Amino acid sequence: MTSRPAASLAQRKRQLVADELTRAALELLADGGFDAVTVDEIATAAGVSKRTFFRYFASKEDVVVQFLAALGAAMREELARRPATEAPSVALRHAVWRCVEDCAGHEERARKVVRLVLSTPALLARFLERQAQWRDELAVQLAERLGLDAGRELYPRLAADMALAAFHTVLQRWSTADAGGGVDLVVLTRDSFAVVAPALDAVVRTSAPA
Amino acid sequence: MTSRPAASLAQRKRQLVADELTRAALELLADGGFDAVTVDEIATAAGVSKRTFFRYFASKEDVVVQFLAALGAAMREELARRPATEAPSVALRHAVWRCVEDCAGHEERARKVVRLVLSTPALLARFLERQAQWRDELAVQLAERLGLDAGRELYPRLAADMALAAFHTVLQRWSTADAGGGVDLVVLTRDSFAVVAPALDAVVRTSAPA
DNA sequence: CCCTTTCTGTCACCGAGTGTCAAGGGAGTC
DNA sequence: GACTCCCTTGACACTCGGTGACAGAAAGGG
Repeated sequence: MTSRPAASLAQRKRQLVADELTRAALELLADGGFDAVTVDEIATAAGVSKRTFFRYFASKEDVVVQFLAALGAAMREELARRPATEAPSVALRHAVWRCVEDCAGHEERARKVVRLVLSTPALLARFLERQAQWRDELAVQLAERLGLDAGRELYPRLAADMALAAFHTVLQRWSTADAGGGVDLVVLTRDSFAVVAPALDAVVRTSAPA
Repeated sequence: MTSRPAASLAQRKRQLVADELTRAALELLADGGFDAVTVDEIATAAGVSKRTFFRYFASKEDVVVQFLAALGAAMREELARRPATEAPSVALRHAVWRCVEDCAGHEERARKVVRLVLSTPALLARFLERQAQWRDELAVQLAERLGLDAGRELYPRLAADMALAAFHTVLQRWSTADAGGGVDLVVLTRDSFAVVAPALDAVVRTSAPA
């Protein structure tokens, strides 16, 4: 990982700044709340100017949105990787699981970020917007794997929606639980999908009217 | 309607300003785009100061959001009014229909507003946020009418989601169609619900695992 | 070593949104 | 009618998010 001079020095430098900016932003925002922290403070904490911040992110919200976008990409990628023989509920569970695994190690910080997103109207709105996009992307992939037409069939979109609803529920319960450790992300995910799975695998039979 | 002095003069005055502000805002925003119109211009067009605008609306987005909130309230109200014996798909269709009827007479303006919301990221995000809230509210009412527990059962939430997905599809197709008149809102709504209805009335049987 | 490209900080600027204050106009009281 | 109370409003000043323009520093290529 460290011995790859493929990327130019400038590119690596740029990536470094971006990472530092993201790190500083998430830390400050998660601790202080979205409105209480100014872009100037974030930039200063990362060692750059306010103007430079806006050369990396389109807006203050964008720092968080880009972070979420990465999660979404991982989810879609994981779904594409699952074997086509797997039941939709299982494949979708693994896709969502992928997001959860990304939090491993960051548990405390990740929980703060989730809480931040869910409790900040502006960020929640952006999150839902992202989620709508994920649904469409997941629906397309589901349709492919089942040989359906994503544009006409109801099932792919519905199934993706249910999976995301389960995901959303997981995040809500996780973020509002005590920090202790009584609630485990993995268990939460498994339980939620256990509830959705029957509908997920059954509704396909009722969704394609002639 | 005009002969009711129940509301004080001050209250009627206030309502007048609010209406005029909403009217001016929707007209200007729909024509010029969200970013191209300043709050100052909206306020001036309504004959008040910028400061007063912010005494009626929390933000520039809020003008549109409050407008959408009114639609959502009408929808929930209509669902509550439908007889409990009606199939979910029929009751939900009437609820959504109520929103559509509110556009009657305003056709051109309403279409511009919808296009504005769907094409402006900030507004789309807020709209999705509202929609999520509608889903929860509709889910609660559906649960009541069916004697289910909205917290534990999947069906109410799923059904509300499907109805809103159909609604969303209607708005998308309507707003992107030519202004001429080839596409009718009523027909669009009927067709969309015809597609969702089977799943809507069938999925209830598969969503309540012991 | 020079020249081009890219990145950066500084400065000026606009628009959203807020706190403050003083002025205006109803509504009730004497 | 005069006085008071309360609500609304406009004006002003300010913070912060976000952008355009310019000049300097640093990487990369000849």
